[in-house]
Amino acid sequence: MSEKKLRIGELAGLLQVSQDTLRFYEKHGLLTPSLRSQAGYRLYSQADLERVGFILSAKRVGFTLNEIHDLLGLEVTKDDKSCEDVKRFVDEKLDSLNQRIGEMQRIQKTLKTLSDACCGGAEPATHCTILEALNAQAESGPIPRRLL
Amino acid sequence: MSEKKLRIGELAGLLQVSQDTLRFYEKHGLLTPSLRSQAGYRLYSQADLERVGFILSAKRVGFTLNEIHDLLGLEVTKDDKSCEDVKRFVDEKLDSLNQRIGEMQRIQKTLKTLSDACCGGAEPATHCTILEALNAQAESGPIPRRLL
DNA sequence: GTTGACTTTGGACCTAACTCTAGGGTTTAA
DNA sequence: TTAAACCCTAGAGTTAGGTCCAAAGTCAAC
Repeated sequence: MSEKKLRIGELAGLLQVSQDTLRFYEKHGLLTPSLRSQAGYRLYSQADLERVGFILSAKRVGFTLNEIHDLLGLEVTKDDKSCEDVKRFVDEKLDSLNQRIGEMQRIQKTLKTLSDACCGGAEPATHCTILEALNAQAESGPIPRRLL
Repeated sequence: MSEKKLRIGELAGLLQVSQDTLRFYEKHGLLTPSLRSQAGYRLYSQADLERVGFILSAKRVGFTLNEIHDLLGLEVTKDDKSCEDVKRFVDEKLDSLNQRIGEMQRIQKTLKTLSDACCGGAEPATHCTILEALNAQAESGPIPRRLL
């Protein structure tokens, strides 16, 4: 028995996106359903589903569709040169990802400071805005202090 | 002696954004320079600079300008009700931030797998695309496996 | 054998976040 | 005192990433 195929509505329902979005991704080369029915209906495989899952995660963490397109297109061949290229590209993405994770953690800390400071007890605390919370934190940040 | 004020070009240069972007943020209520010169030139203070820094970080990690506007507007007053509201709002943002950090780490791991697998040695390894790298990883992911 | 829920295409439309242009005033260094 | 480099406003244009619509074909159930 062959794998269960999903029609566009089912896939869209599972992943909480619109059918238009899936067709939009297809038009832009991010995802082509592995099969069409005789009537021309798109039929998506499990692999297709995982691919869309990846697209959606990557998008949520800030990759553009163009970048995702490139990521999905990565494939190492026996050719060492392509291997080099892939590694360079991926490592570059890794760097920017690391940087962004750092920034997120900093903002997370700020929000935590705000949340804790403001509603911990009965009386309002001292640091009460985002910027005060930011200032209340350690000196290292995205803005080089020496420039200030 | 009073604090050194920056003109729009200086601020833009420091933070690597365009002057248009700064004016755009102003028009949308994210940032008003603390002063204007007699000729009408915008003059930005250190606090303004920090504010823009926050806006840019928040943007990089995926907040929209609207969300950032709300974050910047947060202020706890003596009123307990507002305090509640702030906490709820902030905690909500914290949740989504945590989730996104998780997703980023997952993608980071995937890219690392890809980078390691592909160019570690002289010969091409087995896992050579993003999706294969993803599949080579642990079972927990953004797509609930039970639905597949 | 027809009703209703699904699908197709192509193309128009939308929002967020800029980016650019035109036409003009200001500052400063030569 | 004038040329270069800066700044102003208002408004049009652009890009990414969808979203909506119309007209029409398909499929399952009654």
